[in-house]
Amino acid sequence: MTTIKDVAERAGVAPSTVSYVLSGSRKISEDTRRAVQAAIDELGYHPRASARTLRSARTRVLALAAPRVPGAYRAIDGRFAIDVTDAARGHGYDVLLMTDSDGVGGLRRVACSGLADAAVLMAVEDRDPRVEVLGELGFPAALLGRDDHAQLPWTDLDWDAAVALAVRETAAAGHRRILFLSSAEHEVAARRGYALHGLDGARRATAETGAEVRVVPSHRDPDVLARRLREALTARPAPTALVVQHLILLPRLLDAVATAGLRVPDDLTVVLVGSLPDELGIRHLPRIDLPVAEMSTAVARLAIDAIDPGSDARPPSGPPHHLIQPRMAGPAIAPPSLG
Amino acid sequence: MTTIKDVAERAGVAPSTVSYVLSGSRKISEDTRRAVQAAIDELGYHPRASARTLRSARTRVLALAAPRVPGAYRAIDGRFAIDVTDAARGHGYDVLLMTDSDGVGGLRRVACSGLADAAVLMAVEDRDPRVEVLGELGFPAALLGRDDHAQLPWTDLDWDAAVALAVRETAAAGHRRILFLSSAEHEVAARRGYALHGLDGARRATAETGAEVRVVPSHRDPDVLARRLREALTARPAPTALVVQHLILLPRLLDAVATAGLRVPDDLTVVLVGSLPDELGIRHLPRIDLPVAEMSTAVARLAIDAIDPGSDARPPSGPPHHLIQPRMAGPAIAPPSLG
DNA sequence: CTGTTAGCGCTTTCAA
DNA sequence: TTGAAAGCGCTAACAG
Repeated sequence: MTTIKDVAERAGVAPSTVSYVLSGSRKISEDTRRAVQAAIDELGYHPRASARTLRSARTRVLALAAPRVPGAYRAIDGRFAIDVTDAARGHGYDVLLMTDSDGVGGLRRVACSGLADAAVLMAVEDRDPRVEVLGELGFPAALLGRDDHAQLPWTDLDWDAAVALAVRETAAAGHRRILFLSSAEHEVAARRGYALHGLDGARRATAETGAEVRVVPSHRDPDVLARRLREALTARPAPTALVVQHLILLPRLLDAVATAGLRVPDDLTVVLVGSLPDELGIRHLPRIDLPVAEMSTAVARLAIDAIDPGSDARPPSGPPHHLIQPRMAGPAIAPPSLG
Repeated sequence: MTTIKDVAERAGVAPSTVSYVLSGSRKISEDTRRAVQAAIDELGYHPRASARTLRSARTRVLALAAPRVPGAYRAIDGRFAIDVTDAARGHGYDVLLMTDSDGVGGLRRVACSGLADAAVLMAVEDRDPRVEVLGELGFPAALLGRDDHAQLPWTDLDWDAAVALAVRETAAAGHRRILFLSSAEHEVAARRGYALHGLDGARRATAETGAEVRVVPSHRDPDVLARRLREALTARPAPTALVVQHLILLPRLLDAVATAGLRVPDDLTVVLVGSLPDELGIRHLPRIDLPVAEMSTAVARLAIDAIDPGSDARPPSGPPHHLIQPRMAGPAIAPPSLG
């Protein structure tokens, strides 16, 4: 294992000089820096992260707390894990992935043992115990998902605007009877931000467009969802468009549509809200993608900015946030069929 | 920040005694250990990971290298990230997530700077540069996905057995004309293990069952897939069952089936091979789930076991591996309709 | 059974 | 413009 001392010896300088060359925090003569750089290259020297961390009390690591619902899986969680990792690297940070299968223990352990400088929390709930713990430890954090209650920075898609946009565009394509499959009932009951704001957006767009928008709450049980959807689709007069926010059950949903004897988009136009970007299987549907990349960059940024409270006092307006405006993607929304 | 010294002072012992109480690597009198434990609890002491690592040259962290294909997203990658993290915790390890957006640089950095003790590689390719680098650095690693070429431990689903099982069970349900949608052409061309072994399994089962199994290679372009599928489904005599290994485009695939005027499972039985477990949207389809949990546990285990080459010499039989047998899940496979 | 002490690799003050 | 040296928190060899 080659250390800073080896490099110093080879370059004929003191260890501290090597350190200064590396950090750039002191003026070094051109000759010296070249000699040091040469020694570094020849020896293939890499600084030991643990030594730096011990000295500086900075890990340059973010802890990312992903949810882990037993028996269910949300593709979005894994996607964020990967994208946040990418985003953090862009800021010079690595990501330590944690699941909450451990309850709040994992986060506490990571914070207390100095494994990370800040945390990013996914899928934050109303009175999330993870938020409590981090607050009590004074550990910096940022949230992936809007939360106006917790005193923490957050980023999110503007779900209100997103659903409103989807409904508005659908109406603009000529649809007068629109079905909105909202978040599942348990999500609304848990007062999830996306669920509530999505419903608000549907209401707002309904008023604005004058279209008849029927809201059908989704359900975590695929069979219940299929039943509800079928009833709503076969009601007379039948809706000509389906705007979907609850996407976890998408294959089952498409199955229910097909079972109802409807072709997409000939008999029924389907518009997705909050889909995963770059999912090739849904490229054929008009949609509003969840801005995963932008959210990931933002949340990494917010978490890192929360690390050093020294720069200036907390501005009086509370923790910062980053609300992202929706954009339509995919093919144009098909007009209703003339039948 | 409370250190081992603070604890020692409060308990009236030497710092090393506290360390020994913590590690259990020395006999301690019951009185002393109680005093120390009390001091630890009262002060809320947690050992600093960086100090331990600096001392012991062990991080108790695994690096997990996830692929990052620009413009495409595979839900499976995020899922493994989360499950491997859980599995690693079960062995007392944390997981540092890396993407290969950086090429091979991230892995090299993590290995050289001592941020992790071993690596887990996902989606390994034929002559994967990450494997080369780790070999050259002598960094311990294990692979998520079969690879008989690289001299590294791996785990995988037995894809040959899985496809064979799916076809066999489909035939046993009475189907005589079966369509097998294999991996995409570029996956076969890249000699991906799952792609090749899946094809082998289809061939084997065809011979065994005597059913007419038509293999249609999938394609990364959803439009090409849809076209191929449509042609194959409308050929006469029409197949009555569809076994699918290429699942990334599933929504589009179901759309193509519906567009062909076919109902599932009345007109066409659909069987999935390698689906994500706990995906609620596909619960209604017979399938063979990818054993994500078992693979994750196994690969964490293999990586950790590769860390300490001291225990005994490499057994002559090459690196260990863990091949998992497939199991059917979901509803029974529907027999062909009498029409 | 317990204490003393050296040192892991690095950064940074203090001194030149 | 550079060097010497202390010390971050912990473990383990050595010494009682």
